[in-house]
Amino acid sequence: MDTPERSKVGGTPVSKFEDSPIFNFIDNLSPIQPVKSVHGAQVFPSLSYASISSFFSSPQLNSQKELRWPVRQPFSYSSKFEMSSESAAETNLCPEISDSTKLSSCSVVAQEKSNIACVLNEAAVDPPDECSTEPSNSTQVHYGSGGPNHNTAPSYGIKADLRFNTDPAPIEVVPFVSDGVERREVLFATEVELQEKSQAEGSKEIVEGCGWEDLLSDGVDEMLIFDNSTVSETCKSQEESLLAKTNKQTCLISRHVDVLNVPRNIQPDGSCGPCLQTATEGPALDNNGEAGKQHGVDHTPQILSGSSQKQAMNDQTQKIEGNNICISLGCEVDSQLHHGMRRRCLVFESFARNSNNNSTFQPSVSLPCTEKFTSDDRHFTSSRTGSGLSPQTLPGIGLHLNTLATISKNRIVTPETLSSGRHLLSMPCTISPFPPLTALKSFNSEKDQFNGSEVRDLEGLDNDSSEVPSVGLSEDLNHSSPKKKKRKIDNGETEACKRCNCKKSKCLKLYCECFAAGVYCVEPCSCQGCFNKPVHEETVLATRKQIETRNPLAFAPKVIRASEPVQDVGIQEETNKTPASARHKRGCNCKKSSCLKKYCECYQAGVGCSTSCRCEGCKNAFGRKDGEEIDHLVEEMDDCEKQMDKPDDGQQNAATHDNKHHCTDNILLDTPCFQICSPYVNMPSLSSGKPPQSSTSSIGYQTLQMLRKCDIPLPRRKIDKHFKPASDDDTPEILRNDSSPGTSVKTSSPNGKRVSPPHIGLGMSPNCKGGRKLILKSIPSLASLSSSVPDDYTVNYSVHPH
DNA sequence: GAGTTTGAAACT
DNA sequence: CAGTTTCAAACTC
Repeated sequence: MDTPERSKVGGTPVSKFEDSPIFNFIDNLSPIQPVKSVHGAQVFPSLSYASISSFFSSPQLNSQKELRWPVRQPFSYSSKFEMSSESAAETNLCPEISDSTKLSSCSVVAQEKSNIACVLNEAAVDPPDECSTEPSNSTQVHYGSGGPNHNTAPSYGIKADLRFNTDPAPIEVVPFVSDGVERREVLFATEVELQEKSQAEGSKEIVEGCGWEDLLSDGVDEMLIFDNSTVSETCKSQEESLLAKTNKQTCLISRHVDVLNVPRNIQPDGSCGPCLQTATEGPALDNNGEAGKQHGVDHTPQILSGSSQKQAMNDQTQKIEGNNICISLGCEVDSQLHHGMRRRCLVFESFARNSNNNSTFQPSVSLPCTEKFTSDDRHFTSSRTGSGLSPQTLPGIGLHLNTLATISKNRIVTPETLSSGRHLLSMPCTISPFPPLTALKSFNSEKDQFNGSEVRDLEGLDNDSSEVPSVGLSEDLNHSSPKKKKRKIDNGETEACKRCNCKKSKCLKLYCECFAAGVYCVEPCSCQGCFNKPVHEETVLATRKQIETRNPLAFAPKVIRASEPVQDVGIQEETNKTPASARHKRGCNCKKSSCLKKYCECYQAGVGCSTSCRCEGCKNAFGRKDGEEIDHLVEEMDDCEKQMDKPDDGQQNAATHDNKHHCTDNILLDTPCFQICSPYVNMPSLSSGKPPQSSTSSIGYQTLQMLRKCDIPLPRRKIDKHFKPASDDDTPEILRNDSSPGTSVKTSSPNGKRVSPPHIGLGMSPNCKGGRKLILKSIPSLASLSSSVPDDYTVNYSVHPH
């Protein structure tokens, strides 16, 4: 972290990373300032087409692009278009768009205020020529990937949210919905749908009632989900054409590439496991080529064939529901995160820069949410994915989820939508390892949240012009007192919606949960003298930096979970069988609570105490530090394995089948992978006195349900002790090298418990890869159970490094 | 809702 | 690194 600094932002030091194309690009973008306000809503900084195009067209960028998106497979991109009916009708845009979007995910959304937003899920944006000449009114570029040097890859990180206002025409003129004005939004699911709607149905009908609410609720069917991760090159051209065609309209085009694919643990994948398959991992992620495999595997199912997107969508939906458990899961999580955090996330741009002294860009551990944008466009989140996080590169840890904001624009379909039958596959599986992310809610809660929150988001801009759009959706609506909100969290509702009650810390210390979580304080917070707001960005960044200087891991996830996601899904190593596999990085220091109350961070996180803990009288239900695991689940799991190991012999098999499921349920639920946010997400009400049974997270349960639905066998996992799914590289250097007590998590604990390698992120088992591998191995034994295993599943998991 | 308890964070 | 103080969440009533 000691790198030559040149003041970049607010005097904050910047790292070499600045030299990277990305930052150059960003620099060029700056000063980005709010361009205009519509209906009182602030329009955020924008980039001109020219700048964007030049950026993406630049050799450097291209090189990066290659890195990031080397594999451009046409996969099932669903496109969601929302546009004002007028615009659509006038420009006859719909058909064109649909054409152009065949290969790319593109969503045109009528922005709250009146902009038509096109969300192109690809980093490279080549605006139409006309647009290029246009002054950049509003563009957000969200960068999430590593720098040029960012070898390892995953840079998927680039998430560009580009907003163009191709039409200088007064945006204000466009009647916008937000204020109760009639909404004219058209949601197009596919090109076919576009045409149908724009032409056949007539825009008006479609238009009305197509608000996000509609979209979310009714429109869900119409929505297509894309995998953001990669877009074929061809898509680019198509997208360009699309943009060119749409140039007449005021457009908000945001493309985002999911950055998050941090191969590492931290990633969303981790928890999502298979999330890799979805968009999260960019093909290029790994140099080792493993990514490519995964990619190919992952996306294969998603590939759409030409015109039948609808069909593809259906397929996807099915997959999601049934087969691609992981995918759906990841998406779910991601979406959840987005929901909750989308607006609050801070992008500590300076921090990121600073921290990245290394030419090699490491994905910040914390950047789970690479995609986020805060309302404040100036913030770029650079998610770096890399194999090793050196302490120096830690920078990103913990941080800030601004990209989530962008997501909202993208209208990620939440898990619920999955349940509804229409799911967004595209969601970057970015799960933040952090508590904030951890805030992931149970699906149920998510559902609620999503339904309401998405809408709220849209509205949020209106209300919150000055600050980050602020706030988690639910937060917007929830103006209840902090305590109540807290309670909600306890109930597993949203931790994403953190709120604090700071009085003296000004929300600039780790005492503040919001600050610690890397999010801005929002209205629901009851803090006093709060500086943790976008308006004090520099202060926040500076403070953050200072804190990190003191403790590089200060913003890192406190809980390290098993690094093997998939395994987590039910094939964990023996040591990872239980939540115990996760450990608090620094351990607790409880003396009076016996680690049985939320005072105990370990308990709060739903993890067992470890040797890192200095607690006294530890009775942590998740596992005592003395090694006396209390977790009955372990035993249960063992029993299950025993049963499963028994040779299948007719009746026994049948008899045990249910039992297996039962075991599976337990396993799944208990596994870190499904716990993903368990501790945070769906903490059983701790206050109730019950130990947080992360295992019961709704996510896990639903996932299980999906598995069952697919009849996907859950492989037993006898994993090679030495097996390291993602290879050592997956472990962030920061964790690996960290000699601090906090990183005491060990692969093997003194007490014989095997603890997965340090893995940042809650439950995000980083290595979906590893998980997959494991699963495959175990599959054979379970083959009998999975006779009906979907091809997709097989494909996805059939590839393993070994 | 006020007050107490608790342990992390911050400070010395 | 240990001890102390500060702080805000968790908890209790």
